[in-house]
Parts: sequence; C-alpha cells; structure tokens
Amino acid sequence: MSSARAKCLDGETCQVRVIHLDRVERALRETVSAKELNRLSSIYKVLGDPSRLKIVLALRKVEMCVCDLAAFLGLTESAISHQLRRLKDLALVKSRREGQVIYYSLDDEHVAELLNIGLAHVTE
Amino acid sequence: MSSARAKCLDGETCQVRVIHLDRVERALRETVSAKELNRLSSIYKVLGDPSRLKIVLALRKVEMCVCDLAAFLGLTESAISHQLRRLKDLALVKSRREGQVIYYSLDDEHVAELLNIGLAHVTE
DNA sequence: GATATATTTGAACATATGTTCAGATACTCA
DNA sequence: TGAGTATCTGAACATATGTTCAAATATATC
Repeated sequence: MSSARAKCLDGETCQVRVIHLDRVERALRETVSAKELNRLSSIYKVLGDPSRLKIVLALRKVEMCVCDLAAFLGLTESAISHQLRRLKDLALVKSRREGQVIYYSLDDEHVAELLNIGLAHVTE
Repeated sequence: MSSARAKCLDGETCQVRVIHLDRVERALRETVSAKELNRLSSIYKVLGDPSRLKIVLALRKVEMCVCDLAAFLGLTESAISHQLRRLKDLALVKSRREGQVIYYSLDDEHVAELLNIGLAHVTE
C-alpha cells in the first residue's frame, strides 16, 4: 500500500510514483489497442459537438439534405457540409444522391443505439 | 421538391433556402431541449479525449488513485487530476477517500454501458 | 503542532477546433 | 453543350482545449 518506483511504459527506468503497482500493471495488460482507443475517442468526440449532435439526432428520424440541415440548425450550408464530412469519415452517417440532392442519414443501427443510450442517460 | 423560402427559427422572415420544409419543421418540432442537447454533447465530448477515455476504460475494471492513473497513462498527476475533475463534474466518475488516498471509479452502470456499446461498435 | 504525502489549483502555453467567406466541383435538365 | 443548382473545398479567424509547471490544500502520522 506504500509508494513504490515503477518502470515506465517504454521499459526504461524512471521516477514514477505508484501506490498500487498491481492495479497499474493489470490496467496495462487489459488496455484496449491504441487503434481501437483512438477510433472510439474519435467517435465520441465527433458526437461531442452540439451542432453535429443536433445533426445526427435529426437524422435519426428522417433523412435530410445539406440545406435542410442548414435551415434546421441556423448555420451556413458550408458549415453543415464540413460537419457532415467528419460524420461520414467516421461512418456515423451515409449519403445517397437523388437527382441534384444528396440525402444524409445515419449509417447503421449502432449509431442510433449509441445516441439512444446517451439520450436515456440524460433524460431520465 | 423545389426550393422554398422559410421562416427563421426566431420567427422573423429571412432568406433561407430549404428543399424539404416539412422535414425541417418536423425536426424542429421533435428536437430535444437545449439543456439536454448540451448535457449529452458534454458527455460525449468528455469521452472524446483519448486520455480521459483511457481513464474511464481503466476505471471500468478497478478503482485507482491519481498517481496510479498517472503511471498508467504516462502523464503528470496534475494532468490526471484536471481530467478527473471534468469527469466528476459530469457525474461520469465518483471518488471516495481512504486515508491519504482518494480512489476513483465509474459513477454508475450507465457510464459502463455507454462505454461498452462504443467498444462493441469499434471492436466488432 | 509539525512533517510528510496525495491531491488540487491556477496561470500559461501550444495546439486543435468550428465557423465563415469566396470560390471550385459535380450533377441535372433543357 | 451550357446554364442552373446543390454541395464541397481550402484558407483564415477567433475561440476552446490539454498539458505542464509551480505553488496551494488537505489529510494522516509522528
């Protein structure tokens, strides 16, 4: 239970204060891969902006085009387009073209589920 | 299906291009309250930082103190403390004191669930 | 009470982020 | 093909963010 010196993550010895070396080592053993961690944090981060969150919450109900979303949010169509691209890059949103109009909607049910869990946590 | 002029959100007439006025109006009707939207985006945002996400993922398994987490993440104890405060402010994390040591853990099952849904989405 | 330890705080810095503006694309329909 | 419309792009700006450093608290132990 007393303080101890531990090895750094990179293996070199350094001065790191640790109280529960066993817990730290266990956490290090059970850590998710850096790739998964970054992908997951990117997903949360992209939902962490009020504008983008408002976009995906709206798309939960009905697919919309850029100018609809711009009117809904009160933002520039350019701003919406930028945000939609970020959402699309992370596969949270997908698009389909119909004539001149591009319709956006949630990519799959996982995204809706992620939003619903969050909403339940907030509205209860 | 053709373009139209719509009223602004504040009721004043302004020049906003809209293709599907019905969808925009429906979205406006079904929008979540600003308070809930902000709270939800704050929760996602706080999980959107890799360091904080790593912290809560670790706390999912075992409670840890500041210096343990600092060793685990390879960050300053001060940095960890700052991040833990943000997590605590949003009620994602709770703490209890035992002697000189303050132990941190996830606040409730909702948080773990939110993380598990995300992880499932990423690791599948 | 005084000392030691664990944690917190506030200021400061560099970096990242969201939005806007102006202009470029992509596609459609006549 | 050419005009018209919807969307996208890149640069620029102001603001927000994460980390560190130095110093302050708070608690426990002697």
